[in-house]
Amino acid sequence: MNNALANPNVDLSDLAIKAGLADYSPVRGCMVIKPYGYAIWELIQKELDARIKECGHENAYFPLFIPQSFINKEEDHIEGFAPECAVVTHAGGEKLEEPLVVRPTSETIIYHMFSKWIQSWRDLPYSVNQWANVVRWEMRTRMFLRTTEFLWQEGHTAHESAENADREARRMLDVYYDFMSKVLALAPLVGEKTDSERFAGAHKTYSLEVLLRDGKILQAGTSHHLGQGFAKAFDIQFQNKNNELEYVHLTSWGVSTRLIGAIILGHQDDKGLILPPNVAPIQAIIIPIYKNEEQKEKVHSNCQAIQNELKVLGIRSKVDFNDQITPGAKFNEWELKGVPVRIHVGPRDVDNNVVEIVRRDTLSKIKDITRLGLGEKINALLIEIQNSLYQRNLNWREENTHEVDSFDEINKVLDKKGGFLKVHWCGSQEHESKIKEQTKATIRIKPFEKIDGGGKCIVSGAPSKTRVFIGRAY
RNA sequence: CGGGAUGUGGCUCAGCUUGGUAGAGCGUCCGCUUUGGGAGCGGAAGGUCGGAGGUUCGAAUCCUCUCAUCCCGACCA
Repeated sequence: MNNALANPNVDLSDLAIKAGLADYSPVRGCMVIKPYGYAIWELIQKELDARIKECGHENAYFPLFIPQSFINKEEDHIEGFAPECAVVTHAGGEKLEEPLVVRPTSETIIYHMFSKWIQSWRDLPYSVNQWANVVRWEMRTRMFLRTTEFLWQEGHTAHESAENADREARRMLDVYYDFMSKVLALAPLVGEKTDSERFAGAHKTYSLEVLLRDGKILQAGTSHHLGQGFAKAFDIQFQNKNNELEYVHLTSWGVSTRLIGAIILGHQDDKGLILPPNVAPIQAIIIPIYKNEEQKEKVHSNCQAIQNELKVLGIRSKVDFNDQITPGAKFNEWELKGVPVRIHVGPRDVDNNVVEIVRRDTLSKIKDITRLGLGEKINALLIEIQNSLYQRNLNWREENTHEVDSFDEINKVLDKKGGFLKVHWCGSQEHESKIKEQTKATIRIKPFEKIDGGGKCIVSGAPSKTRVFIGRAY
């Protein structure tokens, strides 16, 4: 398949608005998430929250406001975040003694509390997760991909040793992969960020990178091994088994409403959204078709019966009773909204005790499906669609990942089809920024396992131990 | 924050050059006929032209400022 859209940059917000996910708001860079879009977020929360709790992490809530001095405590952190902070200077009609930063992320205030709560090796590992909104005053915003305010989940853990912290960061990365592959039907590429792409204040940043239908790449989630930098800045010490004071080793990890952008851009086709069944607010839409009142009554009660049957099996479904528009208009509308399965019920179907089914991902239509056991059939179909969307995204990524060995070829390949390029890189930051300047591609990740060791850096020809993955990202 | 573009009924846009007090299509509402891939006809409602100033007898139109959105850069989940 070729690039799905001629100009996807324009189409994302357009599609999100037309499909009823979101709308612009009167506030710069901020969007309103409408019920259909928020329902997707709620499903994301429900699925991911369960997985996070399965790891033993509990939810808590920390304040929206952070004293400005907190942000300043970790050197790299302030450098990374200060420019994009919204700051409250006045409240209650008076100037505040110390300005309050609207959280861009909560490391500082959470670790301030950690220092009070963690005293002994017996307290470790210590962890907390929060679902919250954060604000980052970005220069340029794009619906779902980069909004001034966004919703996310941020988990924070403290450990006795660097090994344990790194293991936790890697575990949560695996949790994210499991969630994205099974629930969002996305197959992100996973690895470690380079020094220049690392989170402000982190020791190591791990990332999940999704290849979208337009050939561009989206960082869909990150997990950081923070080392002891924040622990030292916030004085989080514990007494170890040898009665000595030590600083903890921290991790933090998060995913945001950007995931909805990943779902849109990762699966869409030219008819609109394609929602993976596991995050589709409506998994099956039932469309009645009739010519007169008598038929209408018969068809409607049949549709209602089907919905009841689906509900018993836990399938999220709805009957489109709207009689102001024709069935054809409804077909298009629900395709735009990405509903995985459509069930058409007309007078002929009622008489023959059958239905017609259309699946959104392939647009294939199957007539005369026997009503007997319909719920199970729909269930099986939803599972098949879910799997096939994942497989499609995985294939897309694999088909669009190429080994490239000459610098000039980078632009040629990326201009034509985008995707990931596997190139040798010697590790020099100077060469990394040369790639960025001349190709607009960035090093997305360094793989965990060395690929094709012993090559030559694509920029300088210097010895390189492994290939890294580069590409153009949002 | 630099460069470019745009902003006119709910939506997409015309009108602006050459100022004279707003128009189309879609949607909405009412009626009838329709309904298996975006229905047809008839009737109706709906806009102080993004906002604020200014020029003018008179501004959607000209000038200044401002806000927002989109595209291209620098920044980022």
